[in-house]
Amino acid sequence: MMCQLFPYAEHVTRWLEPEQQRAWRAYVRMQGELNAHLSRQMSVDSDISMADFAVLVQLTDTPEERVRVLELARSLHWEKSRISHHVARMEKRGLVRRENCRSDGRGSFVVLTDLGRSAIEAAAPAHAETVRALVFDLLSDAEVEALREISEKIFTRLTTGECAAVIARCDADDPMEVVPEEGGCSEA
Amino acid sequence: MMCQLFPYAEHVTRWLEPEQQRAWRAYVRMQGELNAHLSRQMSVDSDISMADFAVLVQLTDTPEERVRVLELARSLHWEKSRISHHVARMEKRGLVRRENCRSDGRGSFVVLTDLGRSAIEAAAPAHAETVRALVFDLLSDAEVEALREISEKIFTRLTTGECAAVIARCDADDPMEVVPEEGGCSEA
DNA sequence: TCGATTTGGTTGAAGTGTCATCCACCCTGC
DNA sequence: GCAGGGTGGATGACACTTCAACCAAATCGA
Repeated sequence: MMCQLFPYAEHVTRWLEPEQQRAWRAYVRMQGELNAHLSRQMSVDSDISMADFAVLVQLTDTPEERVRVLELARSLHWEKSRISHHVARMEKRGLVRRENCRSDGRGSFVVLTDLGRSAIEAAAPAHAETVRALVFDLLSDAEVEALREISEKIFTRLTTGECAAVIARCDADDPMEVVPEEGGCSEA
Repeated sequence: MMCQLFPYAEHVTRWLEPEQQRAWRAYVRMQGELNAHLSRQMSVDSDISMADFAVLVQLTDTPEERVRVLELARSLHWEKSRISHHVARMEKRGLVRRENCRSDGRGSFVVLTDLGRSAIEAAAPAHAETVRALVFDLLSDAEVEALREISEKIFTRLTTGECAAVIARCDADDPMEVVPEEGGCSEA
C-alpha cells in the first residue's frame, strides 16, 4: 500500500525511529502531491498560478486593494526580489498595476486591476472546493485539530529563535550573538 | 501569535468551516516554511539541493548504484523531463553519470559517481538531524501517528480514482471514460 | 548640513520545473 | 519485413525562484 522508494527511503531516515520514518515519508509524499495537484487544478480551471492567487488574495483582503511591495513580501513570507519579479509578470498580464507612493519616494504600490479581481473571483470557489475535497472531507474533527496543532508547533519552531536566526546570519561565521527575532510578520 | 495575512486569508477560505480554515492556513504556512528551511539547510551545509539529494538517495538504495531514468521518475513521482533536465545538471557537476543500456537501445542508466556518493554521505546525517529537530522532537507519539494517518489519507485520495485521472487526461475534453489508475508507484 | 547607513525596490544571471515536441528504438499485426 | 503505434528519453521555450549587486530616496549622527 506504499511505494517503497519515494524521496526518503531507509537510507536517509535511518536515524529516525521507525514510526517517525513512516510518518515523515508519508508527510513528504503527501505534501509534494498535494502541492502539485493544487497548482495544476488552479492553472487548469482558472488561468492563474497559486503564486498569482496568493498575491491577489492579499490585494482583495485590503479595503484599498493596493498594498506596498514590501508589505506584500512580508505577508507572504517571500523574498522581496521574488515579489518584484512576480509582480512584474503579473503586471504584464494585466492582473495588477504598479503605482508609486507619494509619501515615500522609493516606495510603490501594487494595485488590483479589474482583470485581477475577476480572475481571483473566478478562481477562489473552485480552489476552496478542491481543498475541501482533497483534505477536509477526509478528516475527522479530531484530525483537523491535530493537523492544526502539529502545523503550529512546527511553524513556531521554524520562526522563533535559532531557526529564524539561521536564515538571518547565513554568512556571519563568527559565532557572534544571534539576533533572536528581527521581523517577519508583525504580531497582533 | 500568528501572522494575520499569510497565503490563505479569510477571503479564500470562506467556504471552509472556521476550524478547517485555521487548520488549513496553519498547514500551508508550516509546509512552506519547512520546505524552505530544509532546502536552505541542505544547500548551506552540503553542496547539493533537496532534489539532488532525492536522486542520490534512489541511487544509493540500489545495490548496483545505477537506475534507469524512467524508474527514477516513477520512484520520485517526477515528470520524465524533470528527471532528464535534472540528471543533466547533476552530470555536469559530476554527481552522476549516464550510461546507455545494452538490453534496450533507447534506455539509459543513471549511475552514481564517487563524488555523488561522498556528497550524499556528507549530507544525510545533517538532514536527518534537522528533520528530527524541526519536527519529531516537537511531537508526541500520538501526534506522529496522527501526522502519518492524515498524510496517508490525503495521499491515497490524491493517487486513486478521479484525482489521478485528472492528471492523466488533461486535454481529452470529450467526457470519455477515464482511466482509473494507470501507474504511479507499483503497489506491493 | 553633510556624509554614512539603512530601507524600498529593481535588475540580471543562473538554477529549477513544466509543457509540448521530437527522435530513436521497441513491439505488434499483417 | 515493414507500417503503425507505443515507450524511453532528450530538447527548447518559457515560467518561476534565488542570489548578489545595484540604485535612489530616507534617515541618522555629528
